[in-house]
This record gives sequence, C-alpha cells and structure tokens, in this order.
Amino acid sequence: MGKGRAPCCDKSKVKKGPWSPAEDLRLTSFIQEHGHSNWRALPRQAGLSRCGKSCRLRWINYLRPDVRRGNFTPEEEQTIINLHNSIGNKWSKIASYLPGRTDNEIKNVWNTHLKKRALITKKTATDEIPSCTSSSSIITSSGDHTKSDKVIQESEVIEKPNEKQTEFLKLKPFNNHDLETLTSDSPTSSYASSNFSRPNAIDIDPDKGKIEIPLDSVDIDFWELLDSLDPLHPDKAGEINGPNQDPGIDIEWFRFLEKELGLTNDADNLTSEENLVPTGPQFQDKNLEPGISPGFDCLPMWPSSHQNLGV
DNA sequence: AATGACGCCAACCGCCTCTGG
DNA sequence: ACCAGAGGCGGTTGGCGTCAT
Repeated sequence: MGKGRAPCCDKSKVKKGPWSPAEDLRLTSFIQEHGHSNWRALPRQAGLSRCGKSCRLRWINYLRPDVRRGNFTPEEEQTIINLHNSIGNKWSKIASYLPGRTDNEIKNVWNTHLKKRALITKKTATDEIPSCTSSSSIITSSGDHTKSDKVIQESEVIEKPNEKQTEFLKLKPFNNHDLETLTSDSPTSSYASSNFSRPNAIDIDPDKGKIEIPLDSVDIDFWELLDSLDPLHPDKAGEINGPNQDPGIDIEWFRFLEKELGLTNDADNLTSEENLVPTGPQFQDKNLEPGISPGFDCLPMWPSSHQNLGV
C-alpha cells in the first residue's frame, strides 16, 4: 500500500443510487444460485451494472433473508447503548449481538436516536437525578423527533416517559458476563451465523402510520422457511449449493421475495396508482430468470426501505 | 396549499485488515 | 517477508418523507 489504491471498479460505468426491484431480484437470484464467493466479479456475472461493494452492501443490509427490519426494541436499544459504552463505534461487533440487525442499521439508529439518549443519560447520572423514571430523558427510536441532535439542550428533557420508555428503564444493565462474552468468543459479524433466535415482534410504531405486528401474527411460516433454507444460506457452511437445492424452496422463497419487493400482481400489494411499486409487465413476470435482462436501466426507482413499502 | 426545516436511512467512499500467492 | 487483491468496516452524505409554520 502507499502507492494508492486502484478503484474497485470503473466508477464511470457502474450504476449508483437506489436499487430497482429488478436489480434486487437479479442479485438475490444470482446469490441464491451461485453464492457470493467473489463480490468483485459478481456484478458482471449477474449482469448488474453495479460495483461489487454496492452489491455486497445491498445484500447484507437489505436482501439477506435473515435481515430483520422494523424499529428497534427497547432491549435492542439498551444492548446497543451498553455495547457502545464498552467498545465504542464497533458497529459490526455490536451487530453481532443483535441477530438480524446490520451494522449500518445500528449505526444509523445510534446516530439518530441513541447517541442523544446516551448523552442525556450520562448527564442525568452526573447530575444525580434521583429516579430516571421520573425525570430522565428517554427517547425511543420510534419516537418523533423534531429537534436536531446537534442542538438538543438539557432543558429538553422529556418529563414523562411513555409506556415503551418505562419498559426500557426496567431493563437490566449490561453485566460483566456480557462483557466477557463480548471480548472473547464473539462472532465477527451479525451475518456470520444464521442460527439465531427469531424476533418476538416487529416493533413498528403505529402512531407513525406503520404496522405493528404482534407476536402471534408474525409470519412464522416465513421464518420456518428461512430455517429450511439455512443449508442454502451463503453465510452458513460456505456457499450455496445451487443445482442441488430443493426447487420447491426456490419457488416459495422467490414468491415471498417478490411479494416483499412488490413485484407480484397481488391486490394486497398494489394499493394505489401513486404507489411507487412498479406495476409494469416486466415486474409481473414471477418467473423472471437470471440472465434475462429486465431492462432495469430504464426502470423507475422504487422505495428502498420497507418503511416506504408499509412492511 | 405552499414551503422551508428537519429527521431518517440507504448507499457511497475511502481506509484498514485479511488472505493467498 | 512481501505484495496485491478482495472483503470488511466506519464515517459521511444525498434524497426523500414528514412536520411545522
């Protein structure tokens, strides 16, 4: 090193910006079929005009089957705070303790919510505030924030924590055992293992117009499907075995994926004409084959977050 | 209804680390 | 031991949605 690094790809020839559903589908299908042994070569092999790094990020942060979305639970938030307190901005390390969460997501939630909370918590601790349940500032990630992190003042402490905040306050602090575990045999990344406990609920604030999915309505079938897919998971036992896969799993998985991506003709997914989810014929082809160009270069962008999709 | 401010988050960038030759 | 290539990581940013005025 020291001579300067050659760019990972020709920046002038790669597509940037939000991923289209067709690109997502193509990347997913390629990885499912061939794995991702070489990210740099993957976009060319998959017929994507993307940088390998971009493909990797998209897969890890969004398309990976075990990625968990929705608001962070108070438990998760507390874990992040505790871990950050211990190890700092080691997002991937922190992510390894939050199954299904990505380092990027954790980083975002820290920067937008938890940093603020941690600052105030620290402040209240030094100010000897008697009971945090009555006067400390607790701001959940699902809360509404109209003030910038940069300008938040001590006087802006929230007086009455809501139910969720109270729940957070009851959480036990990180103990020494947790730290020992952290510093010893921790996995190196959140996606190193797919053998994690399933989330109890997707914590989405109904007040924000999002969907709250209680435990009993979580798509258990989906998680079970993922379990059945474990042998196919690229991060488990090396690579996807491709042709040896059960074709039934492929079909189910792709149907789910298509539904998630808004690619199906399902009326449930097509709520309005203004919906950004593309509805053109190229998106209605459930059997879009890898290798057949969907012409994504001229496709409209789609909402890149599940939040926008109302998932 | 229009518009500006702010918050959120997906994605990019560049450096660091790891690994194989 | 050295080097180059590839993956990984953390910081940053741009675009979009929401809210306040």
